[in-house]
Amino acid sequence: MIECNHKFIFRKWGKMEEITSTIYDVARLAGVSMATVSRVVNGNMNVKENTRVKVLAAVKELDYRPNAIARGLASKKSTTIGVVMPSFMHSIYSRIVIGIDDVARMYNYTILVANSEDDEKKEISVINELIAKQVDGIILMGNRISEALRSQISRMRTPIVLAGMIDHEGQVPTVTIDHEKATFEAVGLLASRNEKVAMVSGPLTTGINSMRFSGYKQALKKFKREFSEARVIETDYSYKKGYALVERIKATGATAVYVTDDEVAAGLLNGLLDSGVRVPEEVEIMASNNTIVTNFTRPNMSSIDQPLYDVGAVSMRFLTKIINKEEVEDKVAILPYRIEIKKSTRQ
Amino acid sequence: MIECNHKFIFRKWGKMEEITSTIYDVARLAGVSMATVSRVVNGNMNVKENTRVKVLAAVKELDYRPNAIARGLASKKSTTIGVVMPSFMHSIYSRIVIGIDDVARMYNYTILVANSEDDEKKEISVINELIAKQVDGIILMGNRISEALRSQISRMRTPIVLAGMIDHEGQVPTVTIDHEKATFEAVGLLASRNEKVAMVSGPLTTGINSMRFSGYKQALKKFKREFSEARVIETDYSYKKGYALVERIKATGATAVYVTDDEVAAGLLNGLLDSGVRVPEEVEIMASNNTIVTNFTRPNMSSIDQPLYDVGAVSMRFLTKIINKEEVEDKVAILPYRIEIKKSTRQ
DNA sequence: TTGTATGCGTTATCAG
DNA sequence: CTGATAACGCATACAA
Repeated sequence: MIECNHKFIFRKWGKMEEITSTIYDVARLAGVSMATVSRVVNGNMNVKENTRVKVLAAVKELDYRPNAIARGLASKKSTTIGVVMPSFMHSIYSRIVIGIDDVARMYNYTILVANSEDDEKKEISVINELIAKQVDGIILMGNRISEALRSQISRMRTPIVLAGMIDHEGQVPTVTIDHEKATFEAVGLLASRNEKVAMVSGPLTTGINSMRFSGYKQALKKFKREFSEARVIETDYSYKKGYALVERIKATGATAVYVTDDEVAAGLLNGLLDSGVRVPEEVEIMASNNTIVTNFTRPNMSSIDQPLYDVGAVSMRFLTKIINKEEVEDKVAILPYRIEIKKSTRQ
Repeated sequence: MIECNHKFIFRKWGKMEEITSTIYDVARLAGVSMATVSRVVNGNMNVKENTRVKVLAAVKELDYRPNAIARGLASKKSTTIGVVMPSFMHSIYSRIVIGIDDVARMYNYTILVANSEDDEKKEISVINELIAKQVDGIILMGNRISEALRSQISRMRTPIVLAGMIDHEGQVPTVTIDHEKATFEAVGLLASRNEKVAMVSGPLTTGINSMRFSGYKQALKKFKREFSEARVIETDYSYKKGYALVERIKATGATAVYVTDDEVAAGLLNGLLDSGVRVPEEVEIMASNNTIVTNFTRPNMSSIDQPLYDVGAVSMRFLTKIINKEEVEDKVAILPYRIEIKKSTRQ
C-alpha cells in the first residue's frame, strides 16, 4: 500500500476508495507517536492537554475508530462475552439476555449470542466457537448441565456463569432462584384445595426440573395428597404440545395442574377451554415464569414469578468480578421469587 | 514467558496453569513450520499426507484451537456478522434472527447481536461498535431508516442488508415483503363487509407503517368506505397499550380493526372481550405477523403471514454474496406473504 | 510527558 | 510441498 497522509488514495483502477485509517495515520497527522495516540484514545491521563487536543482533532479529521480486533490481540482481551441460549424464541431467555446486555454495556462489553438449540453437543460446540473468538467470559442458560459440559468447564480458562440454571455439584458459579422452594409453594397452593394435582414438565431427570419435581412431591406430601406417576407428564416445550395434552390430563382426574413452561401452560389452558373444561372452576392452572404469555390467555394465568432480568444482570455482574479476579463471597446467588395469583387459579 | 514444548508450565507461584497453545507450539511438536500448520488447519491441499497426519496429531495433543482474533487481524476478516435488533423481546425479530443464524452457520459466520432499543441514536452507536469489532457485514432490522443512518450507510465500507425493513430510496439492499399490498389485501377483507375499519399502528410517517397506511387507504377506497383520521390510531408496541385502546376504538364506531403488531392486537382483543364486546361478531381483528401470539388468544387471530425465517435466511445469503462481491441481480428481494384466516374475523 | 521497540497469533507472500 | 519472513493494528514496557 502506498504511503499517504490522508485516508483517501487512488487505486490503480482509478476508483476512489475509502481506506480505514489506523493509529499510525492519526499519529502522523497529529505529529506525535502512535503511543501517544493510543494513550489519548484509551483515556490515559499522562498526556499534555495540548497534545491531547491535537490528537483528538486528528482522530476526528480521519474518522479514526480503533480496530477492536487488533486491540484484542495486543491486550489479550476481546471485551466481548459469549451468551449461550437454548432458543432464540423463548421470551424467558430473551428477558435474561436483556439483563445481561444492560450490565455488559455498563462494563463496556459486547455480547456474542449463540444458540445451543437445547442440544448438548451443539452447546459444547458453540462454547468452543466462543472460546475461539476469545470471549472474556461466558454466560450459559438452559436447564441442565451435562457431564461432558462440566468436565469441559472445569478445564476451561474462560470464566463461565450459569444463568437461571442449576449445577447440582455447586462447582460452577450460578445465578438462579430456588426452584424447589418456589414450586413447593406454588404447588402447595393447588394441593391445599385439590385432591389431585398434576405436573407438566420438560425432562424430569435433570437440572431445574428435577428440583421442581422435588418441590412438587414435597407439596403433595405436606397436604397429604396421593402421589401418582400418572399425573406427572413429561413433554417438549411448545404451545402445541400443551394443547395436545388435554385428554391425558383429563384421564388423570387432576383438578389442578402445575406447568413448568408458560407456553405449554397456555396451550393446555386453551386446549381445556376448547374441549369445554372451565378454568379455573374445574381445573386450575399454575405456570412457572410469568412471562407476558400468561397475560395473553383468558383467564390469564397465575404463575411463579422469576426476576429474569435480574438473573441476567446479576450473572453479568458476577462474571465481571470473576474476570477481574475480584473476591466473590459465594459461588451461587439465589434471587428472590414470588407467586403471582391471577385468574387461572381459584383465589 | 518461558519456552517449553508442552502447554503446561510451572509459574513462579508454583501453581500448574494451563497455557493455551499457539500455532508455534503445534509446529514445534510436529516438527514442521508454522506455515505448514496453518495450511493444514485451513484445509489447504498442498500438504503431503504424511505431514498432515503429524500436524493433526500435534493439534490434538495440544488441544490447539486457532485464535480467531489473530486470524482476523491477519486475514482482515472476522467471520462474524453483526445483527441489529430493535428489541430482544419481540418474537418477530427473534424469528428473523433464527433464519439469519442458520444461514450464517452454513457459511461459517458467527453472529454478533446488538440491541438498538428501537432508538435511532442507539442504532447508530451500536452499528459503530459492530464496525469497530470488524464485522464482515451487518443485517439491520426495524421499521424505518433515518436520514442520519442512510448517510452513514452510504459512507460505510461494511456491507449492510435490511431485513424486513423498507428503504424508500431503494439505495440499500433489502429483503422484505410487499407490506403495502399485504395490508391492502388484509384490510380489503375487512372493508368488504364493514363500513368502518380502524387501523392501529406504530409511527405512521416512516418505513413499513407508511406502506401499510397506504395499503389501508387503498383498500378503503376500493370498497368505497369512508376514510377518517379518527379511525387511525398510533400507539407503542405493547400488549398493555393494545389493551388500553378499547374505549378509543369503541368511540370510532369501527367494527373491524387492522393492527400492525400481534401483541398490540392481542391486547386489544382481550380488552374488547373483557369489556363485553364479542370478537369477531361485533368487532373483527386482523393482525400483521402471525406470530405464535395469534394462537394464544381466544378466538385466535387472523393475520397477515410473513415468511420471517426466510426474510432472515435470504438476508444473510444476500449478505454473503455482497461480501464475496458476487453478482446480485437486484438490490431488493420481495418475498411472498399470505393472509391466514383464523377466528378473529368473520369467515 | 513522549517516543521506540517489541509482541500478540495468525495469514500470506515469497523463495526454495 | 515447505519454510522464512513480513504484515495486520494496537498496547505496553522501557527509554528518554
